[in-house]
Amino acid sequence: MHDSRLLSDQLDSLRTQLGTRGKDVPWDTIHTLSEQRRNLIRQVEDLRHQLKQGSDRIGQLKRNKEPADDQMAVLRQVREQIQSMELELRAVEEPLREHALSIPNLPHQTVPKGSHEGDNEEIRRWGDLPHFSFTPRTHFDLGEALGILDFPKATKISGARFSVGIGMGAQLERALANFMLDLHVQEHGYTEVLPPVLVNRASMTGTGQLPKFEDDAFHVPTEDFFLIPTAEVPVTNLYRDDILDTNQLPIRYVAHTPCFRREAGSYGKDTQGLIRVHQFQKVELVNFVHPEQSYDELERLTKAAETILQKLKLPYRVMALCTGDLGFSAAKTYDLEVWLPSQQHYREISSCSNFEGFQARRANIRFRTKGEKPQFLHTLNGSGLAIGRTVVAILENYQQADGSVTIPQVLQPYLHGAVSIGPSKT
RNA sequence: GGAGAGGUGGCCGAGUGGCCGAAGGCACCGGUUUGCUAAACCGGCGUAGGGUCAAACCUACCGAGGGUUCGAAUCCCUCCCUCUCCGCCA
Repeated sequence: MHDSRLLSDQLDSLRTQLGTRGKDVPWDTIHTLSEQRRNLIRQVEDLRHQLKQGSDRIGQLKRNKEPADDQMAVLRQVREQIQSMELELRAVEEPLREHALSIPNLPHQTVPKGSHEGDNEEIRRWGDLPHFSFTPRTHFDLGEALGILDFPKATKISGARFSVGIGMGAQLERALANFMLDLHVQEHGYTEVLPPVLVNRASMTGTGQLPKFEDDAFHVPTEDFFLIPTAEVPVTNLYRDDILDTNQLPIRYVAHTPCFRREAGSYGKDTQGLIRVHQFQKVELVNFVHPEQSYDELERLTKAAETILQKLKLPYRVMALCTGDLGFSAAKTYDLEVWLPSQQHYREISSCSNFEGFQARRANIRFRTKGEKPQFLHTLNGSGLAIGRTVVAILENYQQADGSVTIPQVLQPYLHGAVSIGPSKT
Protein backbone atom coordinates (compact mmCIF):
# COMPACT_ATOMS: atom_id res chain seq x y z
CA MET A 1 0.00 0.00 0.00
CA HIS A 2 1.12 3.48 -0.76
CA ASP A 3 1.14 6.55 1.42
CA SER A 4 -2.33 8.10 1.50
CA ARG A 5 -0.89 11.56 0.87
CA LEU A 6 0.85 10.21 -2.19
CA LEU A 7 -2.44 8.84 -3.43
CA SER A 8 -4.25 12.13 -3.10
CA ASP A 9 -1.52 14.62 -3.98
CA GLN A 10 0.79 12.82 -6.38
CA LEU A 11 -1.35 10.22 -8.05
CA ASP A 12 -0.26 11.17 -11.55
CA SER A 13 3.41 10.92 -10.74
CA LEU A 14 2.86 7.50 -9.17
CA ARG A 15 0.98 6.42 -12.27
CA THR A 16 3.80 7.56 -14.53
CA GLN A 17 6.47 5.86 -12.44
CA LEU A 18 4.59 2.57 -12.31
CA GLY A 19 4.18 2.47 -16.07
CA THR A 20 2.99 -0.94 -17.24
CA ARG A 21 3.07 -2.28 -13.67
CA GLY A 22 0.01 -0.12 -13.03
CA LYS A 23 -1.89 -1.01 -16.15
CA ASP A 24 -4.75 -2.69 -14.25
CA VAL A 25 -5.15 0.12 -11.75
CA PRO A 26 -8.30 2.27 -12.18
CA TRP A 27 -6.45 5.56 -11.85
CA ASP A 28 -9.28 7.89 -12.74
CA THR A 29 -11.67 6.23 -10.32
CA ILE A 30 -9.11 6.54 -7.57
CA HIS A 31 -8.62 10.20 -8.33
CA THR A 32 -12.35 10.92 -8.22
CA LEU A 33 -12.92 8.93 -5.05
CA SER A 34 -10.01 10.61 -3.36
CA GLU A 35 -11.42 14.07 -4.11
CA GLN A 36 -14.85 13.07 -2.92
CA ARG A 37 -13.44 11.66 0.26
CA ARG A 38 -11.65 14.85 1.11
CA ASN A 39 -14.75 16.98 0.54
CA LEU A 40 -17.00 14.73 2.54
CA ILE A 41 -14.60 14.62 5.46
CA ARG A 42 -14.49 18.37 5.55
CA GLN A 43 -18.28 18.61 5.62
CA VAL A 44 -18.82 15.85 8.16
CA GLU A 45 -16.26 17.27 10.53
CA ASP A 46 -17.84 20.67 10.27
CA LEU A 47 -21.25 19.28 11.16
CA ARG A 48 -19.83 17.29 14.02
CA HIS A 49 -18.29 20.46 15.35
CA GLN A 50 -21.72 22.10 15.35
CA LEU A 51 -23.25 19.12 17.07
CA LYS A 52 -20.59 19.02 19.72
CA GLN A 53 -20.81 22.69 20.60
CA GLY A 54 -24.61 22.61 20.55
CA SER A 55 -24.67 19.66 22.90
CA ASP A 56 -22.35 21.39 25.29
CA ARG A 57 -24.69 24.37 25.34
CA ILE A 58 -27.64 22.12 26.11
CA GLY A 59 -25.69 20.64 28.95
CA GLN A 60 -25.21 24.09 30.42
CA LEU A 61 -28.88 24.99 29.98
CA LYS A 62 -29.97 21.79 31.70
CA ARG A 63 -27.67 22.41 34.59
CA ASN A 64 -29.19 25.86 34.97
CA LYS A 65 -32.65 24.32 34.70
CA GLU A 66 -33.41 26.30 31.57
CA PRO A 67 -35.43 25.00 28.62
CA ALA A 68 -33.50 23.50 25.70
CA ASP A 69 -36.14 21.90 23.53
CA ASP A 70 -35.55 24.17 20.54
CA GLN A 71 -31.85 23.48 20.54
CA MET A 72 -32.47 19.77 20.76
CA ALA A 73 -34.75 19.82 17.77
CA VAL A 74 -32.14 21.66 15.72
CA LEU A 75 -29.41 19.26 16.68
CA ARG A 76 -31.57 16.28 15.86
CA GLN A 77 -31.55 17.58 12.28
CA VAL A 78 -27.81 18.00 12.36
CA ARG A 79 -27.37 14.46 13.56
CA GLU A 80 -29.47 13.16 10.71
CA GLN A 81 -27.38 15.09 8.21
CA ILE A 82 -24.22 13.63 9.69
CA GLN A 83 -25.61 10.13 9.51
CA SER A 84 -26.52 10.37 5.85
CA MET A 85 -23.22 12.00 5.00
CA GLU A 86 -21.31 9.27 6.81
CA LEU A 87 -23.03 6.73 4.64
CA GLU A 88 -21.81 8.61 1.60
CA LEU A 89 -18.33 8.78 3.03
CA ARG A 90 -18.26 5.09 3.64
CA ALA A 91 -19.46 4.43 0.11
CA VAL A 92 -16.41 6.35 -1.05
CA GLU A 93 -13.80 5.09 1.39
CA GLU A 94 -14.40 1.37 0.97
CA PRO A 95 -13.78 1.20 -2.78
CA LEU A 96 -10.96 3.70 -2.43
CA ARG A 97 -9.21 1.46 0.04
CA GLU A 98 -9.77 -1.63 -2.09
CA HIS A 99 -8.31 0.12 -5.10
CA ALA A 100 -5.42 1.55 -3.14
CA LEU A 101 -4.56 -1.94 -1.91
CA SER A 102 -4.44 -3.17 -5.48
CA ILE A 103 -1.68 -0.77 -6.57
CA PRO A 104 1.65 -2.59 -6.75
CA ASN A 105 4.83 -1.27 -5.18
CA LEU A 106 7.12 1.09 -7.05
CA PRO A 107 10.32 -0.58 -8.28
CA HIS A 108 13.63 0.82 -7.00
CA GLN A 109 15.59 2.78 -9.62
CA THR A 110 18.23 0.05 -9.82
CA VAL A 111 15.69 -2.55 -10.95
CA PRO A 112 16.23 -3.51 -14.62
CA LYS A 113 13.43 -2.48 -16.96
CA GLY A 114 11.64 -5.29 -18.67
CA SER A 115 8.34 -7.00 -19.25
CA HIS A 116 8.99 -10.67 -18.50
CA GLU A 117 11.34 -13.24 -17.00
CA GLY A 118 13.67 -13.04 -20.00
CA ASP A 119 14.54 -9.46 -19.12
CA ASN A 120 15.88 -10.35 -15.69
CA GLU A 121 19.51 -9.46 -15.23
CA GLU A 122 22.14 -11.93 -14.17
CA ILE A 123 24.22 -10.42 -11.37
CA ARG A 124 26.70 -13.23 -10.69
CA ARG A 125 27.30 -16.96 -10.91
CA TRP A 126 28.88 -19.29 -8.42
CA GLY A 127 30.19 -22.85 -8.67
CA ASP A 128 31.18 -25.20 -11.47
CA LEU A 129 28.49 -27.14 -13.26
CA PRO A 130 28.80 -30.90 -12.64
CA HIS A 131 29.88 -33.19 -15.47
CA PHE A 132 28.30 -36.58 -15.84
CA SER A 133 29.52 -39.54 -17.84
CA PHE A 134 25.87 -40.58 -18.12
CA THR A 135 22.57 -38.83 -18.69
CA PRO A 136 21.60 -37.24 -15.39
CA ARG A 137 18.27 -38.42 -14.01
CA THR A 138 15.50 -36.29 -12.59
CA HIS A 139 15.16 -35.98 -8.83
CA PHE A 140 11.82 -37.79 -8.82
CA ASP A 141 13.24 -40.62 -10.83
CA LEU A 142 16.20 -40.91 -8.45
CA GLY A 143 14.06 -40.45 -5.36
CA GLU A 144 11.63 -43.16 -6.31
CA ALA A 145 14.38 -45.56 -7.34
CA LEU A 146 16.10 -44.98 -3.99
CA GLY A 147 12.82 -45.46 -2.16
CA ILE A 148 13.07 -42.10 -0.41
CA LEU A 149 10.31 -40.24 -2.28
CA ASP A 150 6.87 -41.71 -2.91
CA PHE A 151 4.52 -39.69 -5.08
CA PRO A 152 1.83 -42.33 -5.73
CA LYS A 153 1.35 -42.72 -1.99
CA ALA A 154 1.11 -38.92 -1.60
CA THR A 155 -1.58 -38.88 -4.27
CA LYS A 156 -3.45 -41.63 -2.46
CA ILE A 157 -3.48 -39.94 0.94
CA SER A 158 -3.89 -36.35 -0.28
CA GLY A 159 -3.93 -35.79 -4.03
CA ALA A 160 -1.88 -34.32 -6.81
CA ARG A 161 1.06 -32.07 -5.98
CA PHE A 162 1.93 -33.64 -2.66
CA SER A 163 4.95 -35.68 -1.64
CA VAL A 164 5.97 -38.25 0.91
CA GLY A 165 9.53 -38.50 2.13
CA ILE A 166 10.57 -41.86 3.50
CA GLY A 167 13.76 -42.83 5.30
CA MET A 168 16.58 -40.67 3.99
CA GLY A 169 14.03 -38.62 2.06
CA ALA A 170 12.55 -37.49 5.36
CA GLN A 171 15.86 -37.28 7.20
CA LEU A 172 17.48 -35.22 4.49
CA GLU A 173 14.82 -32.53 4.85
CA ARG A 174 15.24 -32.53 8.61
CA ALA A 175 19.01 -32.28 8.26
CA LEU A 176 18.69 -29.40 5.81
CA ALA A 177 16.33 -27.49 8.07
CA ASN A 178 18.70 -27.84 11.01
CA PHE A 179 21.74 -26.96 8.94
CA MET A 180 20.12 -23.81 7.57
CA LEU A 181 18.72 -22.67 10.91
CA ASP A 182 22.03 -23.24 12.67
CA LEU A 183 23.95 -21.29 10.08
CA HIS A 184 21.63 -18.29 10.11
CA VAL A 185 21.40 -18.22 13.88
CA GLN A 186 25.05 -18.79 14.64
CA GLU A 187 26.75 -16.95 11.81
CA HIS A 188 24.29 -14.45 10.39
CA GLY A 189 22.83 -13.01 13.56
CA TYR A 190 19.28 -14.26 13.11
CA THR A 191 16.88 -15.11 15.92
CA GLU A 192 14.87 -18.27 15.45
CA VAL A 193 11.08 -18.00 15.54
CA LEU A 194 8.49 -20.77 15.53
CA PRO A 195 5.22 -19.15 14.44
CA PRO A 196 1.70 -20.45 13.83
CA VAL A 197 1.05 -21.70 10.31
CA LEU A 198 -2.63 -20.78 10.50
CA VAL A 199 -3.18 -17.04 10.46
CA ASN A 200 -6.11 -14.66 10.39
CA ARG A 201 -7.32 -12.42 7.59
CA ALA A 202 -5.67 -9.28 8.97
CA SER A 203 -2.25 -10.94 8.83
CA MET A 204 -2.72 -12.05 5.24
CA THR A 205 -3.75 -8.51 4.31
CA GLY A 206 -0.82 -7.02 6.18
CA THR A 207 1.77 -8.74 4.05
CA GLY A 208 -0.10 -8.29 0.77
CA GLN A 209 -1.56 -11.76 0.08
CA LEU A 210 -5.07 -10.34 0.46
CA PRO A 211 -7.30 -9.07 -0.96
CA LYS A 212 -5.81 -9.60 -4.41
CA PHE A 213 -4.46 -13.13 -4.15
CA GLU A 214 -7.03 -14.91 -2.01
CA ASP A 215 -7.39 -17.69 -4.59
CA ASP A 216 -3.76 -18.68 -4.09
CA ALA A 217 -4.16 -19.55 -0.43
CA PHE A 218 -5.74 -22.47 1.39
CA HIS A 219 -8.56 -21.25 3.59
CA VAL A 220 -10.15 -22.79 6.68
CA PRO A 221 -13.68 -21.39 6.51
CA THR A 222 -14.88 -22.48 9.95
CA GLU A 223 -12.44 -20.14 11.65
CA ASP A 224 -11.59 -17.86 8.72
CA PHE A 225 -7.98 -18.96 9.03
CA PHE A 226 -5.49 -19.17 6.18
CA LEU A 227 -2.66 -21.68 5.86
CA ILE A 228 0.48 -19.64 5.42
CA PRO A 229 2.03 -19.63 1.94
CA THR A 230 5.31 -18.57 3.57
CA ALA A 231 6.62 -17.78 7.05
CA GLU A 232 6.88 -14.19 5.87
CA VAL A 233 3.21 -13.82 6.80
CA PRO A 234 3.24 -14.73 10.51
CA VAL A 235 6.73 -13.38 11.14
CA THR A 236 6.21 -9.98 9.52
CA ASN A 237 2.90 -9.66 11.34
CA LEU A 238 4.61 -10.15 14.69
CA TYR A 239 4.96 -6.38 14.72
CA ARG A 240 1.70 -5.41 13.05
CA ASP A 241 0.32 -2.20 14.64
CA ASP A 242 3.43 -1.84 16.79
CA ILE A 243 5.77 1.09 17.24
CA LEU A 244 9.34 -0.11 17.79
CA ASP A 245 12.19 1.90 19.21
CA THR A 246 14.99 2.80 16.77
CA ASN A 247 17.56 0.99 18.85
CA GLN A 248 15.64 -2.29 18.45
CA LEU A 249 16.49 -2.21 14.74
CA PRO A 250 17.57 -4.10 12.78
CA ILE A 251 15.52 -7.14 13.76
CA ARG A 252 16.47 -10.35 11.95
CA TYR A 253 14.25 -13.40 12.29
CA VAL A 254 14.57 -16.86 10.79
CA ALA A 255 11.71 -19.34 10.78
CA HIS A 256 11.34 -22.90 9.55
CA THR A 257 7.75 -23.71 8.62
CA PRO A 258 5.66 -25.69 6.23
CA CYS A 259 4.22 -23.56 3.43
CA PHE A 260 0.94 -24.16 1.68
CA ARG A 261 0.06 -23.02 -1.81
CA ARG A 262 -2.92 -23.82 -3.95
CA GLU A 263 -0.94 -23.25 -7.15
CA ALA A 264 -4.14 -22.16 -8.84
CA GLY A 265 -3.41 -21.34 -12.45
CA SER A 266 -0.23 -23.38 -12.67
CA TYR A 267 -1.87 -26.47 -14.17
CA GLY A 268 0.54 -28.40 -16.30
CA LYS A 269 3.67 -26.73 -14.92
CA ASP A 270 6.16 -28.85 -13.01
CA THR A 271 3.58 -31.52 -12.39
CA GLN A 272 6.12 -34.15 -11.38
CA GLY A 273 8.30 -34.22 -8.32
CA LEU A 274 9.02 -31.72 -5.60
CA ILE A 275 9.41 -28.54 -7.61
CA ARG A 276 5.85 -27.31 -7.30
CA VAL A 277 3.78 -28.91 -4.53
CA HIS A 278 0.94 -27.78 -2.28
CA GLN A 279 2.96 -28.28 0.87
CA PHE A 280 6.67 -27.81 1.32
CA GLN A 281 9.12 -26.71 3.98
CA LYS A 282 11.04 -23.50 3.88
CA VAL A 283 13.49 -21.62 6.04
CA GLU A 284 12.60 -17.97 5.76
CA LEU A 285 14.56 -14.86 6.70
CA VAL A 286 12.60 -11.76 7.71
CA ASN A 287 14.12 -8.38 8.51
CA PHE A 288 12.79 -5.17 10.01
CA VAL A 289 15.18 -2.30 9.35
CA HIS A 290 15.60 1.45 9.34
CA PRO A 291 14.65 2.86 5.89
CA GLU A 292 18.17 4.13 5.31
CA GLN A 293 19.59 0.63 5.71
CA SER A 294 17.22 -1.48 3.69
CA TYR A 295 19.30 -1.73 0.52
CA ASP A 296 22.44 -2.69 2.41
CA GLU A 297 20.31 -5.20 4.24
CA LEU A 298 19.03 -6.65 0.95
CA GLU A 299 22.62 -7.42 -0.06
CA ARG A 300 23.34 -8.92 3.34
CA LEU A 301 20.18 -11.02 3.24
CA THR A 302 20.95 -12.31 -0.24
CA LYS A 303 24.50 -13.24 0.80
CA ALA A 304 23.14 -15.13 3.80
CA ALA A 305 20.96 -17.22 1.51
CA GLU A 306 23.84 -17.72 -0.95
CA THR A 307 26.04 -19.03 1.84
CA ILE A 308 23.77 -22.04 2.19
CA LEU A 309 24.20 -22.93 -1.48
CA GLN A 310 27.93 -22.37 -1.28
CA LYS A 311 28.32 -24.61 1.76
CA LEU A 312 26.28 -27.28 0.00
CA LYS A 313 28.47 -26.75 -3.08
CA LEU A 314 25.48 -26.29 -5.35
CA PRO A 315 26.08 -24.12 -8.45
CA TYR A 316 23.76 -21.16 -8.73
CA ARG A 317 23.30 -17.72 -10.18
CA VAL A 318 21.82 -14.51 -8.79
CA MET A 319 19.22 -12.73 -10.87
CA ALA A 320 17.87 -9.22 -10.41
CA LEU A 321 14.21 -9.40 -11.34
CA CYS A 322 13.10 -6.88 -13.94
CA THR A 323 10.20 -4.49 -13.43
CA GLY A 324 7.83 -6.84 -15.24
CA ASP A 325 8.72 -9.92 -13.18
CA LEU A 326 8.81 -8.22 -9.79
CA GLY A 327 6.25 -9.39 -7.25
CA PHE A 328 3.35 -7.18 -6.26
CA SER A 329 4.77 -5.90 -2.96
CA ALA A 330 8.47 -5.83 -3.76
CA ALA A 331 10.59 -2.78 -4.62
CA LYS A 332 13.56 -4.95 -5.56
CA THR A 333 14.12 -8.70 -5.69
CA TYR A 334 17.07 -11.00 -6.22
CA ASP A 335 16.24 -14.57 -7.14
CA LEU A 336 18.74 -17.30 -6.40
CA GLU A 337 18.58 -19.99 -9.06
CA VAL A 338 20.19 -23.37 -8.54
CA TRP A 339 21.48 -25.57 -11.33
CA LEU A 340 19.35 -28.60 -12.15
CA PRO A 341 21.26 -31.08 -14.35
CA SER A 342 18.19 -32.98 -15.51
CA GLN A 343 16.70 -29.77 -16.91
CA GLN A 344 20.06 -28.23 -17.93
CA HIS A 345 18.60 -25.13 -16.42
CA TYR A 346 18.77 -22.85 -13.38
CA ARG A 347 15.65 -22.95 -11.20
CA GLU A 348 14.50 -20.57 -8.48
CA ILE A 349 15.37 -21.75 -4.99
CA SER A 350 15.23 -18.46 -3.12
CA SER A 351 13.73 -15.05 -3.58
CA CYS A 352 15.11 -12.12 -1.57
CA SER A 353 13.13 -8.89 -1.57
CA ASN A 354 13.12 -5.42 -0.16
CA PHE A 355 9.56 -4.22 0.31
CA GLU A 356 10.65 -0.81 1.57
CA GLY A 357 7.66 0.67 3.42
CA PHE A 358 5.02 -1.10 1.35
CA GLN A 359 4.27 -3.89 3.79
CA ALA A 360 4.94 -1.71 6.80
CA ARG A 361 2.23 0.73 5.74
CA ARG A 362 -0.26 -2.09 5.18
CA ALA A 363 0.64 -3.81 8.40
CA ASN A 364 1.15 -0.53 10.27
CA ILE A 365 4.64 -1.34 11.52
CA ARG A 366 6.49 1.76 12.68
CA PHE A 367 9.50 2.83 14.66
CA ARG A 368 10.27 5.94 16.60
CA THR A 369 13.47 7.82 17.14
CA LYS A 370 13.42 9.54 20.52
CA GLY A 371 11.58 12.84 20.30
CA GLU A 372 10.37 12.28 16.75
CA LYS A 373 7.15 11.15 15.16
CA PRO A 374 6.76 7.46 14.45
CA GLN A 375 7.58 6.49 10.88
CA PHE A 376 7.18 3.34 8.85
CA LEU A 377 10.15 1.01 8.82
CA HIS A 378 11.28 -1.17 5.94
CA THR A 379 10.73 -4.91 5.71
CA LEU A 380 12.66 -7.52 3.76
CA ASN A 381 12.50 -11.24 3.43
CA GLY A 382 14.07 -14.07 1.56
CA SER A 383 14.12 -17.82 1.48
CA GLY A 384 17.14 -19.29 3.08
CA LEU A 385 16.25 -21.73 1.46
CA ALA A 386 13.25 -23.62 0.13
CA ILE A 387 13.99 -27.07 1.53
CA GLY A 388 12.13 -29.22 -0.98
CA ARG A 389 13.90 -27.58 -3.89
CA THR A 390 17.20 -27.97 -2.08
CA VAL A 391 16.53 -31.71 -1.92
CA VAL A 392 15.86 -31.62 -5.66
CA ALA A 393 19.18 -29.87 -6.28
CA ILE A 394 21.15 -32.22 -4.06
CA LEU A 395 19.70 -35.37 -5.57
CA GLU A 396 20.39 -34.18 -9.09
CA ASN A 397 23.79 -32.56 -8.62
CA TYR A 398 25.20 -35.25 -6.33
CA GLN A 399 23.93 -38.29 -8.25
CA GLN A 400 26.39 -41.04 -9.17
CA ALA A 401 26.54 -43.43 -12.09
CA ASP A 402 25.25 -46.32 -9.94
CA GLY A 403 22.11 -44.38 -8.97
CA SER A 404 23.28 -43.51 -5.47
CA VAL A 405 23.55 -39.96 -4.21
CA THR A 406 26.49 -38.57 -2.29
CA ILE A 407 25.59 -36.50 0.75
CA PRO A 408 27.10 -32.99 0.82
CA GLN A 409 29.84 -32.85 3.39
CA VAL A 410 28.27 -30.17 5.57
CA LEU A 411 25.13 -32.29 5.97
CA GLN A 412 26.89 -35.46 7.02
CA PRO A 413 27.11 -34.47 10.70
CA TYR A 414 23.36 -33.89 10.60
CA LEU A 415 22.84 -37.41 9.26
CA HIS A 416 24.94 -39.32 11.78
CA GLY A 417 27.90 -39.37 9.43
CA ALA A 418 26.13 -40.98 6.48
CA VAL A 419 28.06 -40.22 3.28
CA SER A 420 25.70 -41.46 0.61
CA ILE A 421 22.16 -42.55 -0.10
CA GLY A 422 21.93 -45.96 -1.70
CA PRO A 423 18.91 -48.08 -2.58
CA SER A 424 16.95 -48.93 0.58
CA LYS A 425 16.10 -52.49 1.50
CA THR A 426 12.41 -51.96 2.18
C1' G B 1 -17.76 -27.59 24.62
C1' G B 2 -20.06 -25.67 29.78
C1' A B 3 -19.92 -21.76 33.87
C1' G B 4 -18.01 -17.15 35.52
C1' A B 5 -14.84 -12.54 35.40
C1' G B 6 -12.72 -8.87 32.56
C1' G B 7 -10.74 -5.61 28.18
C1' U B 8 -9.45 2.53 29.59
C1' G B 9 -3.11 6.17 27.02
C1' G B 10 4.11 2.93 26.98
C1' C B 11 2.59 0.46 31.84
C1' C B 12 -0.57 0.50 36.40
C1' G B 13 -5.23 2.46 37.46
C1' A B 14 -9.79 5.98 38.49
C1' G B 15 -14.04 7.10 36.05
C1' U B 16 -21.80 4.39 35.43
C1' G B 17 -24.96 10.05 30.60
C1' G B 18 -22.73 16.52 29.74
C1' C B 19 -17.90 20.42 33.10
C1' C B 20 -13.83 13.57 30.19
C1' G B 21 -9.06 12.77 25.29
C1' A B 22 -10.02 11.05 29.98
C1' A B 23 -7.97 11.90 37.56
C1' G B 24 -3.81 9.83 40.03
C1' G B 25 0.71 6.98 39.90
C1' C B 26 4.96 4.76 37.29
C1' A B 27 8.13 5.18 33.16
C1' C B 28 10.17 8.74 29.74
C1' C B 29 11.94 13.90 28.11
C1' G B 30 13.37 19.19 29.41
C1' G B 31 14.49 22.46 33.49
C1' U B 32 15.46 24.16 38.79
C1' U B 33 17.91 22.68 43.18
C1' U B 34 21.84 19.52 45.31
C1' G B 35 29.39 18.30 46.50
C1' C B 36 28.40 13.25 43.25
C1' U B 37 24.42 9.60 43.06
C1' A B 38 19.63 9.71 44.81
C1' A B 39 15.61 12.67 46.28
C1' A B 40 12.55 17.05 45.85
C1' C B 41 10.20 20.72 42.83
C1' C B 42 8.40 22.95 37.95
C1' G B 43 7.02 21.86 32.98
C1' G B 44 6.26 18.46 28.96
C1' C B 45 4.73 13.70 27.43
C1' G B 46 -0.80 9.24 22.69
C1' U B 47 -2.31 8.00 17.58
C1' A B 48 -4.67 9.06 13.12
C1' G B 49 -7.44 12.24 9.69
C1' G B 50 -8.64 17.27 8.05
C1' G B 51 -6.41 22.08 7.80
C1' U B 52 -1.88 25.41 7.18
C1' C B 53 4.06 27.56 3.82
C1' A B 54 4.35 26.37 8.96
C1' A B 55 1.35 27.00 13.06
C1' A B 56 -3.16 28.00 15.31
C1' C B 57 -7.28 25.23 14.94
C1' C B 58 -10.95 21.25 13.91
C1' U B 59 -12.51 15.88 13.96
C1' A B 60 -12.10 10.88 15.51
C1' C B 61 -10.24 7.14 18.79
C1' C B 62 -11.52 4.22 26.27
C1' G B 63 -11.17 -4.23 22.52
C1' A B 64 -14.21 -4.12 17.33
C1' G B 65 -18.82 -3.04 14.95
C1' G B 66 -23.84 -1.35 15.38
C1' G B 67 -27.93 1.07 18.31
C1' U B 68 -30.43 4.61 21.95
C1' U B 69 -29.73 10.08 22.98
C1' C B 70 -29.36 17.04 21.80
C1' G B 71 -24.97 14.58 24.11
C1' A B 72 -21.93 7.85 25.31
C1' A B 73 -15.64 5.42 28.16
C1' U B 74 -20.39 5.31 30.88
C1' C B 75 -26.93 2.56 28.67
C1' C B 76 -28.52 -1.58 24.88
C1' C B 77 -27.18 -5.40 20.98
C1' U B 78 -23.59 -8.39 18.19
C1' C B 79 -18.71 -10.02 17.67
C1' C B 80 -13.44 -10.63 19.06
C1' C B 81 -9.82 -11.39 22.70
C1' U B 82 -7.80 -12.44 27.72
C1' C B 83 -8.22 -14.75 32.52
C1' U B 84 -10.39 -18.50 36.24
C1' C B 85 -12.97 -23.17 37.07
C1' C B 86 -15.09 -27.79 34.81
C1' G B 87 -14.92 -31.23 30.56
C1' C B 88 -11.82 -33.10 26.56
C1' C B 89 -6.96 -33.55 24.69
C1' A B 90 -0.98 -33.75 22.04
